[in-house]
Amino acid sequence: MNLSNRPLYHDVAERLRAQIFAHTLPPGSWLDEQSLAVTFGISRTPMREAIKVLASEGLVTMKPRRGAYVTEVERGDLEQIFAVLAQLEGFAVKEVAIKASETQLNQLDDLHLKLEKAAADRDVEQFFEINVRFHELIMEIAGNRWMNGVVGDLRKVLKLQRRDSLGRSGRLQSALNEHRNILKAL
Amino acid sequence: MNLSNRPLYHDVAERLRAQIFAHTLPPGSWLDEQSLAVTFGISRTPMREAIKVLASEGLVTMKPRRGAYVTEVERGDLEQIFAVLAQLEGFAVKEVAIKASETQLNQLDDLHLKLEKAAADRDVEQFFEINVRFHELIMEIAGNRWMNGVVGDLRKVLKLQRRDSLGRSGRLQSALNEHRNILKAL
DNA sequence: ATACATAATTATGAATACAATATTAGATAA
DNA sequence: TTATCTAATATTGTATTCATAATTATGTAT
Repeated sequence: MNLSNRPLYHDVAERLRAQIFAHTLPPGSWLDEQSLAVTFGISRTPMREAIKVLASEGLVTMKPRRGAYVTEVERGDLEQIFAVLAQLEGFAVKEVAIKASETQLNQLDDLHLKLEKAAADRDVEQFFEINVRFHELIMEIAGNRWMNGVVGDLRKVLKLQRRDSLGRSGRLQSALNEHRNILKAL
Repeated sequence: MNLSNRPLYHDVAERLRAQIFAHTLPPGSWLDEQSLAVTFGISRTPMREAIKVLASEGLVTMKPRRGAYVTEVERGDLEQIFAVLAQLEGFAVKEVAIKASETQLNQLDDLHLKLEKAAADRDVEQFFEINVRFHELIMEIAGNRWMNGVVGDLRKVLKLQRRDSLGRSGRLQSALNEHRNILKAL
């Protein structure tokens, strides 16, 4: 019956995550185990497991005996998270400089070109998309499994914001500059 | 009946964690939900929740349909984790330099003195103890909630090793030097 | 009318029961 | 004796049931 051999709560967690990112479940909203389980067509047990997964990622905050709520990230949290990410990105770039193969560097260059084009076209959607890929590729080349986990979780929390990091028009340009410097250094 | 109003799986997770650190459950060993639940005097449901908590911390690795196993950290994992921790510690120290009050700096100095003494006395046990407190205090002063979470989890994974980081005699001295430099800079 | 106490309801936390898959043991054939 | 197929067993995954705590609603008294 279950085509994917992954546990049920895994898929449900993914769908729930999507709903949270889409603000179908906005920050601060209460996660009703019962009704969520019904809408997903499962029982409360795996539903609760899925919720706990998101809690461990920081997307959901659990209050004992009072249920689970979509995490509300304060301005201060964002700054803290950005600070941590900046450190790790910096380290990752250093690693890339050491480890990256020629083809990998070309891949980065390629993505950056697409990024410049998206910026020139004012295609914000596209820019976001490629920008994520750029950063993910850096992390992948850096090849630090544990850093990947950490960065992945922190990025997820940032995604709680409707307009994350680059939303503000100014940051878009500075992101480009940043990338240029990175690539120049490599 | 339940004196602490914390959920059951929380306390159980803590006890299970202790067993793993004590190598009562050595790396690689299988976590039998059933028998663990019995020994803890609870049902499988909160037992599974506790196991998942440790899994999210990286202490336990779950294999679908095959159960949970105490994580085995390879040499490469250790290096990766140390690299990440080094970055974040470095950042934390910079933050401390900016934020720390006079009394906090004195606290750090105080700990460092105790550390020097423990080293002189060849009191490894004491040295470990104080060393942990030293690093925890730095993180606390840095005051980055999210970094704290990340660093805490990674340190837990390191503790899977019986003799973590400073076990090798050489590293003990270099740790001291590191601390001296940190304090000098502050 | 409002505040407080108590009862009814609802939701979370935990235990038990059930289903499905993986592992192991045993039997049979080469 | 060894390999393979099948049956038995054990274990994970999911659903259901039960217990307990929290919230809401209702009623009474001031």
